[in-house]
Amino acid sequence: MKLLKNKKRREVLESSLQQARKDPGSTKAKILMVARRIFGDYGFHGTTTRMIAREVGIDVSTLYYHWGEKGDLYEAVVLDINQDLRKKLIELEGKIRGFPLGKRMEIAIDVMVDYLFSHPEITSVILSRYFLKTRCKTDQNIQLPEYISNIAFSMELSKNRKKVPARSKMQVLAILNAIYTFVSGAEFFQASLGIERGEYVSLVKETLRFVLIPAFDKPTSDARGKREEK
Amino acid sequence: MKLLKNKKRREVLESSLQQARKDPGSTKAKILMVARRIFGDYGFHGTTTRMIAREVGIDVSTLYYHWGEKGDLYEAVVLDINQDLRKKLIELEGKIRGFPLGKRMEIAIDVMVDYLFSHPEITSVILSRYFLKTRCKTDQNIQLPEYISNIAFSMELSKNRKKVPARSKMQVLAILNAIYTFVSGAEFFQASLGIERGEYVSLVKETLRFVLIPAFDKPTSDARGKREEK
DNA sequence: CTCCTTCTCCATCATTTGTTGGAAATAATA
DNA sequence: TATTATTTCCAACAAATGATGGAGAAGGAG
Repeated sequence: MKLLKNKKRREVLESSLQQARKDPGSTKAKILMVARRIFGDYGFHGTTTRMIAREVGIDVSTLYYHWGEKGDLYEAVVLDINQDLRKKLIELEGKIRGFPLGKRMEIAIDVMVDYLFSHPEITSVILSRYFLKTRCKTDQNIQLPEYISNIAFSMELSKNRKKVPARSKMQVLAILNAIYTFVSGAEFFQASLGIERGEYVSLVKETLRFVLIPAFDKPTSDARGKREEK
Repeated sequence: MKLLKNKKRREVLESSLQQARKDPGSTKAKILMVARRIFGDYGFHGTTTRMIAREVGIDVSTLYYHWGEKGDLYEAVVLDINQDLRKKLIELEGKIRGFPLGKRMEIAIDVMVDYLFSHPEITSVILSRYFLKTRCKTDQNIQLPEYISNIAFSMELSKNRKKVPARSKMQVLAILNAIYTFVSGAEFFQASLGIERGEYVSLVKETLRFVLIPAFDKPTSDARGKREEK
């Protein structure tokens, strides 16, 4: 019964989301957009429905009319963000096809860092979902999005697209999280390093290339071989 | 005037902290311990003073008696955590002295991952401070702890211990954040990978070694040389 | 114009949350 | 022991917060 209700709720939510994505000018869509940003900035508990409503320029009850409980809106935000990310990654996969792994990573870092910096709420929401508990029963499905596996496959870390070993997923996570933290922490790091935004962004790219590429760009290197068959 | 007040507040806070650290059995210290955990789990806004008090087994007003406002307690937690981390890193520096860089990193990963897994609130608090805003005027000094520079120096990423270039700090941050996310995200990642805790911990270490060491373990490699003088 | 659906706002409620005053208990000091 | 300082709890408050019911607007269909 409870499961049924949950399923129903999910369906309603998905159709709401679809609706919002179809008409980006609608109030529903505007709420979603603002909610993404504010949930990203302040986290679930740091965000109040009134903050979102005020920013959109509507009454809170209108917000509730469109999205139901706060937890539902948050869930919609998470779903929405994952869809965006998925789309972007598919687009990226097309761009890097054919290049050797090192070059592919270079392009991927460049494209993804630019994209995420222009939508910083994506990384913040993902990160805070990874490791902040929520007092309410939002009870989200703790599950890694499927694109993790796709990346692993497209990086040749797995033979089988459907059955990707945990080790490979972890490697992908290491890469993604490195990017995420630099994007979400931009304000903090930038301020404490005392540098401008442009400089920070290019420094992020440089650092990511420096740290991440060597591990994957040496298919014949002893380091990789050793660890792979361990 | 406001600055003076802030300074005063900081002094009071530091002495409170010292007091708590001296007598770990005191109520003050117990509050701090519990506060670390709960702030780590739920973030600043997700944590209520009542949650902390209940867990300690005292009334909220006792909590306020010892630590003042919620924001002050949070600040104490951050300070406390940074002190712990600093101590641990100094200890670590002794252990790795003399080894070549690759080996040093291997040891450092092993030691730090074990330590942080046994105090997961450390990484959570640090991360959520990096990229979550807070609605109140906690107004914390946005500043990277000094041990970032120390690590950079001890990894030979900088000639001068006092003047570490931003590039080197970023590299250290990449390393630390990779570790932090795996520790703080343990519950999430473990569950979605469907593995046991022990397995997860060793997989974290393996992944970190695989991803992080190659970049630093090749002082003569073209990759490093190229990027260094860019 | 009238009916009906969709949407928006105002007013309001019950809880939760941060915070405090003051009474009691406990410990320290004389 | 008497007195004073420290610590703890109870009760309470104001503000903030999640959430709702119902009265109207807006707009299209007949």
